[in-house]
Amino acid sequence: MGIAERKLREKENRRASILQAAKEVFFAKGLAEGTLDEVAAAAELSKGTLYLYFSSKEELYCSLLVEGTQILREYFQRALDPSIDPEANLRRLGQAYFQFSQEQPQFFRLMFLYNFHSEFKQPLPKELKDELDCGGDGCLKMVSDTIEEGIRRGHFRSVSPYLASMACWAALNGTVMLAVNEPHRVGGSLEQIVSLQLDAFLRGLRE
Amino acid sequence: MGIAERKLREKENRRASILQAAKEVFFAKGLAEGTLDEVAAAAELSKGTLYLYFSSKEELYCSLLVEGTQILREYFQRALDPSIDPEANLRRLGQAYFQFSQEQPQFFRLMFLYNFHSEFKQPLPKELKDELDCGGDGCLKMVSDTIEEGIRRGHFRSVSPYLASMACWAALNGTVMLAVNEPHRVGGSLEQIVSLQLDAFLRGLRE
Amino acid sequence: MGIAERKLREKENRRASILQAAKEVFFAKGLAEGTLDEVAAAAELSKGTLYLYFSSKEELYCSLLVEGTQILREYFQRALDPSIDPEANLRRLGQAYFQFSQEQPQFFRLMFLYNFHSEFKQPLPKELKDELDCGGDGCLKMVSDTIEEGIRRGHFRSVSPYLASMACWAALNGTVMLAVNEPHRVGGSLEQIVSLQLDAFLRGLRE
Amino acid sequence: MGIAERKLREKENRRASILQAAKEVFFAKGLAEGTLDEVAAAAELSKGTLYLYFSSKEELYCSLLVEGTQILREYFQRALDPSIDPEANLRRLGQAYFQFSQEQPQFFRLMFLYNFHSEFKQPLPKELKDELDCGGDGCLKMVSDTIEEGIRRGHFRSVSPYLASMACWAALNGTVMLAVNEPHRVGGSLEQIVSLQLDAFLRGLRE
DNA sequence: TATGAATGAGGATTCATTCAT
DNA sequence: TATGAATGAATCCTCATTCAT
Repeated sequence: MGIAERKLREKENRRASILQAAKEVFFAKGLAEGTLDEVAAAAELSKGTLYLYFSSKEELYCSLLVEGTQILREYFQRALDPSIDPEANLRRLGQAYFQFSQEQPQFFRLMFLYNFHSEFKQPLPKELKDELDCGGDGCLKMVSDTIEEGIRRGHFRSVSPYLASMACWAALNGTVMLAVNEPHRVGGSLEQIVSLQLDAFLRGLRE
Repeated sequence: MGIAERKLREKENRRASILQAAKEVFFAKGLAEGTLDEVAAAAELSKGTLYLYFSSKEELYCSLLVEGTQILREYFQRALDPSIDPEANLRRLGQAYFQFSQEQPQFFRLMFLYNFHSEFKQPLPKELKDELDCGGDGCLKMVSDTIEEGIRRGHFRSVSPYLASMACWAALNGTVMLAVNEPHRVGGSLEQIVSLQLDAFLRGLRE
Repeated sequence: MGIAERKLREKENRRASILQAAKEVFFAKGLAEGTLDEVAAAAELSKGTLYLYFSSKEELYCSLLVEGTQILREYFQRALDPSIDPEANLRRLGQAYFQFSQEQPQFFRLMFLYNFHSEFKQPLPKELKDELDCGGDGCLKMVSDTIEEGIRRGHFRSVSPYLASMACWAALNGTVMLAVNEPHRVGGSLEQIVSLQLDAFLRGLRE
Repeated sequence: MGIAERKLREKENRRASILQAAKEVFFAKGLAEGTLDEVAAAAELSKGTLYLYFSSKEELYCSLLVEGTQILREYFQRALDPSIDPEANLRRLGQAYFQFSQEQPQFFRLMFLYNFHSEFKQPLPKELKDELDCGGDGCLKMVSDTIEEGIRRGHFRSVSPYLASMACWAALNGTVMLAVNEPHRVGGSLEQIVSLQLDAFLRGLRE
């Protein structure tokens, strides 16, 4: 029993270490430029071994995306506090997203590269695709739910919660993207910009 | 002299037609997936000929970026109207950017893919790099100049024009990017979102 | 003692079930396309276990050939009837061969693929090689013995029994091979062709 | 003009030399075991160059088959002599086939390996497939036409020309295959066997 | 004995780049 | 200047075989 458990654990670890290696490689070079040779070298495994855990380069890459999406969702879930008002929650969600982009900049990049490169050669295995979309939708839903609640409680104007959540998401997105891609332009002011962003947005929602 | 001129003109034309072909190919498939064979075929030239005009695949690709940046700058220049107030101009700049992203979606994509993929194998030739950055800076400067003027004239609060221009740029960026990448999420509402974005932003600047 | 016996029996069974699995795989896909993974899966054993019973893929493959040869020999032995005349026996042998090719088409294919693919990477273990050749020779010998007896008894012309057996064997071989490889060309007429073949051959031998 | 011609000739030559190299390699090792590295080495070309002339390994291989089929057809065409009677022509066809198998043993092997391995991964380009089948059919047709004419002229019994041609073809096929695959069994007697075969067959047809 | 994870040597294919003409 | 044939390094993926447990 102990043996079986240990084996299982080792297998999980191996898988995790491959993902870790892939993260390093694809973070640094993107999907197209990163090679499995490099991943294998980083994982200190033979190339063939990778195929015991992931059936193709693309599946490996996508597994990273899934992981990133899950992490982002956890940031969001930790951010929401049912005991405070929607406005504050919205601000916390914004901050959580900002925090994610700062603490996991590579995941952040990867996930947006994915958006730009959504045309994989072989369509993603359906369950992966679903998991990805659902992850993204899940995050977006937390935002729009919060806005909706704000409207219900009379905190916000009666806008379309969906459109508003998109606008909010997009603005933050653009900002952190800028920070991640062109740090020299943003320098240390990112937090101020985000804050300014959220302020403007909340003010716009209130009245 | 006439001959020399004609030759020069032909050379320019040839260069332009290669760029055009590259545009089609890289627009459709991205940098990594598009091949020089395809570019050559689209340009109805031999592959070798490409190298008479561009020293490498990457340089060809970057030349596209330069072109895109110039086009964007022209959109901005056409948008600015010295006879109207800064607030209106800012709104016009925002609309111009939106317009660019809609009318030139492929350039838009290309330019942002570039941002995500900043690690070219060989560092870009310095003059290309400069031209690119300067193009982007130029656009940004038009925004921050407008904001600065608004502050000078008392239309806007006294914020950092640079930070404010970044925030504005980033918000719009995020929005149009969303529209380009995930059209199914935005549907026909893009214009409303952009408008909402600009409203919120201007309101935030005013008071 | 009972234990040792059971172990031995189990070992034989295991070996047999591997052969059975290999048969399915190599029948369906050929030597080059069939993989040991597939064989192991079909045998519901781990890949490593295969190596406890067969030292290499090729040996496993050859063991199938041996089995096929034995089966063919049994067809031949059942066909010969000492109580009837050589001419009838020869016809029976021909029919037996035809029957084998029809009832065991995959073995038949396998055995002839082997003939075409005689250059194995590692030379076959000598005992396997011998067993194979001896099996084939055994069959051939039954044919030539029958012919010889026919000559002795005055039924046949005085030809070289060996050459005649080769000619007979070859003609039948070509026919059933045709039937196995290009069934669309032969359709339902195979039996007629074989019969025609045997008739012509026997007539040729008689006078 | 001379230049264009020379270039064309060189291109043909190059293609021919690749085919020649492929012939050597696949003759010796079969399709699955022969590698493009070996072909390239034999042709003294880089591997990439092969792809300028043949779009895949399989296409290269098939081109060999086409060539072989054409050669066989030429043997057959040379064999037929309209001025002599069908019986003699049939014998000449048989001899031509025998000759082909002796003078082009490797083509012969290749063409029959193809029969056994007809399941290519990607279906053959249709025109290749047609060319192959048509080549084979063409040969077979020469045989059945000759038999038919023999029947018309009263030389042969009234059998099905198609079935008879199949029987003839198959018998010869089996014999030469035996000779090619197991020369040690046939030794120098091949010609006698073939002759015996043809005799028996013609006698069977006559009455 | 049985396992199955790990290996690593290839193999087919692609493509940016070069160069003789 | 223009060509396009040739290159060869790089890449993904497969699979027979080994070996620690």
